[in-house]
Formats: sequence, C-alpha cells, structure tokens
Amino acid sequence: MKTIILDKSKKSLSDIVFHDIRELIETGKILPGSKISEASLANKLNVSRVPIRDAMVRLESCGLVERQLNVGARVVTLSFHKLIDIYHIRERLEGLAARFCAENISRGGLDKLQGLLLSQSKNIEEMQTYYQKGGDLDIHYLIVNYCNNKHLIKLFNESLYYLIRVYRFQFGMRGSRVDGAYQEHKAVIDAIGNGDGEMAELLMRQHIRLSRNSIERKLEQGGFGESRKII
Amino acid sequence: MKTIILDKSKKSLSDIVFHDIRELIETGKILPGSKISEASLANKLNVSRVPIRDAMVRLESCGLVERQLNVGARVVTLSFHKLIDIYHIRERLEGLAARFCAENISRGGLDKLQGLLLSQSKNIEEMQTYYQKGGDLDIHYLIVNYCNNKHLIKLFNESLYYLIRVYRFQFGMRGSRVDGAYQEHKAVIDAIGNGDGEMAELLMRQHIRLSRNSIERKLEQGGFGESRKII
DNA sequence: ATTGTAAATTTTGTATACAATAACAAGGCT
DNA sequence: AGCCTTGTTATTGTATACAAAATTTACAAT
Repeated sequence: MKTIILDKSKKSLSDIVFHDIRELIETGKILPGSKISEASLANKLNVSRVPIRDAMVRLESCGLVERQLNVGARVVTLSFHKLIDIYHIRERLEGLAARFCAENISRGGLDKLQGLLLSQSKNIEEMQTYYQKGGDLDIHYLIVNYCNNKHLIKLFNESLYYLIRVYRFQFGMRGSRVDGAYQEHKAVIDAIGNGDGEMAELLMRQHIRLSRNSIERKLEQGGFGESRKII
Repeated sequence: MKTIILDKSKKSLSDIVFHDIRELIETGKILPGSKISEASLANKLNVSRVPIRDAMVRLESCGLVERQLNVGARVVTLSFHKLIDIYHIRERLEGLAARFCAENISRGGLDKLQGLLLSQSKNIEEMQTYYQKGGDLDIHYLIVNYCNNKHLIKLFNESLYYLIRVYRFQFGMRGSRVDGAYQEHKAVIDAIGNGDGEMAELLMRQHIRLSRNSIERKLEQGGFGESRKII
C-alpha cells in the first residue's frame, strides 16, 4: 500500500509572491507610502502580473497596502495613533485567546508554550536578542494559534500579526520593555496551565495594556529613535 | 474653474462581482459546502474569469469561501460551534467599539444612532419586521462604524459582518430575542450619549453575551426551525 | 510666468490563451 | 472481484494581449 502524502506545503506563485512582497514591506525595502507598480514588481520577481495582482488583493485585505481604482496600490502609512488603536484591539482579542487556551489547550500545546518561556529564562543576553528580533511576538502568536477558535486565529494572523510586524520594524520598537514582559508572559502561561480562563484573559489584557502604556510614555518623550520621521 | 468631483462610487467589475457572489452565498442561492466553479460563474455573470478570481481571493479573506490549490473554492460550512466562537469575538470587539464611540462620536453620529433607536420604539409590529430583516445588525454596524478606529472598522466589516449575515440567513435566526434587545440597545446608546466609555463597553458586552446565551439555549432545545439540516 | 488644454505615455482593469494539476474513467493485473 | 495503473477530461494557475482610465508632458493662450 502506497501512502499518500498530500503536500500541503505546496504553494502557488500567488502565495509565494504574497509573502515576498509582505516581507519587502515588513523590512522596509518598500517604503511606507510608496507606490507599488505591478509591472515593475512583476519584472523584479520574474512572474507575470497575475500573481502580483492576486497578492495585492490579499495584501489589501491584510491592511498592508491601500488600493485605488485605476490608480494602484500604496504601502500603508503608519502612525502612533493607529498603533495605539491596534493595541486596544490586541488587548481584547489576545485576552480572549488566552482564555480559550486555558479552556482548550492540548498537553502538547502547553508544553510548547512552557518550553518557549523556559528558553527565555535561560539568560538575559539571549533574551535581549530574542526580544530584539521580535521573538516575543512568537509567544503571542503561539497563544492565539493554540486557542482552538478558528475565526480568532484567522483574524489575528491575517489582520493583525503582519501589521504588528510592520510596526515593529518601521518604528524600531525592538527591545522595548524586555524587563517586565517575561514575568507577565509567565503569569499568563501559568494561568493557562491551571486552566483558569478568567485569570488568563485578565493577565493577558493587563500585559498588553502595560505594553501600550509603555509605548504611549515613549511617545510623549519623543522616543523610538530615528523612526519619528516616518510619521 | 471646473469643479472636480471624484466619483468614489465607481466600482470595478471585480468589486461588483465580489458583492454579487457574496449575496448569492448570503441568500443561500449558492449552498454551503458547494463548489464554486470559476468558469460557470463567469458565464453566469457574463464576465471573464479574472474578476471572478479577484472576488474569490477577497471572499476567502472574508471567510466566506475556502480555497484549495488546483482544486477550487467551496462555500464555508457553518456550525453552531463556530457561531458561538464568533459571538465571543463580537463581545470583545463590539464592546471596544462602543467604548470608542462614547469617547469619540460626533454629534451627527449620535443623532443617527438615537434616531435609529427611536424608530424602533415606535411600535412593536414595525420592530418585529425590522428585526426579522436583520435590521438590528444595523445598530451594531453603526456603532462600530462610528467608533473612529479604522482598524476595528475594517476588521468588523470584512471579517465578521458578512459572516454574521450569512449565519442569520442560513440558520433562520430571524426574530430571535426581539424582546430584550431594544432595552439593551437603548442602554448602550445612552452610555455612549453620556460619554461613559467604561459603561458602554460593559453594556455592549453584556448585550452580546445575552444573545449568545439565548442562542445556546435554543441550540439545546434543538431550535432554529428547519435549519438544523445545514449542520 | 501661469494656467488651461490636448496629445502622449504609463498603468491598471479585463479578456483570452496556454500550461499544469487534479478529478474521473476505463482497462489490465493479481 | 478488487485494486492499481494509465489515459482522458475538466478545472485551476499563469502568461500574454488588449481596453480603459489616469498621470504626465508639451504647448498654446492669456
């Protein structure tokens, strides 16, 4: 008997192109506010315009570009105000995800979470680089993706996560609040491990609220390094 | 001097087709779980496959269809479980929207909300038909769209609202809980009018939680009329 | 010099054509 | 008979070609 392994990792060109462009935006290779020409991108990536357009439609849905009829697509322009708006949304949505995790998470999922947490506690220096790379997003990403609510997962992955990554890079938010984050992450994951949904939601909301406060304070101080020019 | 009025209502074929298909799904003209052939739809709507594909990509982002590489798109199959998941999300997101409304809404926006509420209080009979048509969604829609948080608005409109409408139709959820809804809507809008964000969020969350409870009870009783076959 | 108009160019939107993949059916093998 | 193989068909993915719209450029009139 031949085992049939359906290769789910097989991607269409549209898919590949989508992630290529997403990464170009995320890493600032395409600047915010700049126009994206379908033809030039098609040349650059050696594909026809069709996969590019597919990708554009998806990128618009993800909030990374804005399109206008007969004019074209522009990379979204970010602002601190919008960032704060997103943190309010994250507070509610990730709070809910933490609750669902506490109620539903599998043994394997919990192991994964606790393992990631443990690897962070090893030493401060590793942690620094980890956080600087935006790796703390991984914990948030994992918690959402283990929450077992398909709509919530899709919502977060497609409408928030990519955007958050763009913000992290473009505002130079690397390494902010490395101090408190670990303890707060630990508290959330402990609550999840105890199966205490109410507490998990509360702690996650508090954690994200504190992050937002930290950002608002830095904003008042004119912080975030050189990236103010992006405003 | 010639006045330039840029017609934002101008839509591309892709746009029109998107809403056409969305409505076909919403009204059950295309059944849940059924396959959508690009070619046949292109024939039916008298356009080429290109706008159909654009629409498909968007429909997938909105959660109305699921696509598989080299196989095609299927209309999503709904379930009570998923519906409950969505209500949990709505509770958080619309709660936040109510809070933002209380903090930011314009005089005109508030007038609109209170006007809609007033028109509902006129008489029970009108209200019944109003709710049966899914019009109570309008209040929820308005509150979100006046909340002044662009990301939240986009999230709700593109990832929840269409789906909710599909659920309403396919599960025959018309007219459920006409009784309590008015009072609860009034309470939320009063809080918004008073600028009390905390209270507005609390009341909206409670309102949606009660709706969810009502649905869960009906589910236990084997309710929702003939639509159980859809499961 | 500036503004308005019109031609030219570029870019997007849509249609058609071709390639690749998967679903399906028929026939041969154990 | 049942299952595997293989060829056929249908459908999706991608490329190219054409149409329509917007932007840019050039030029003329004030």
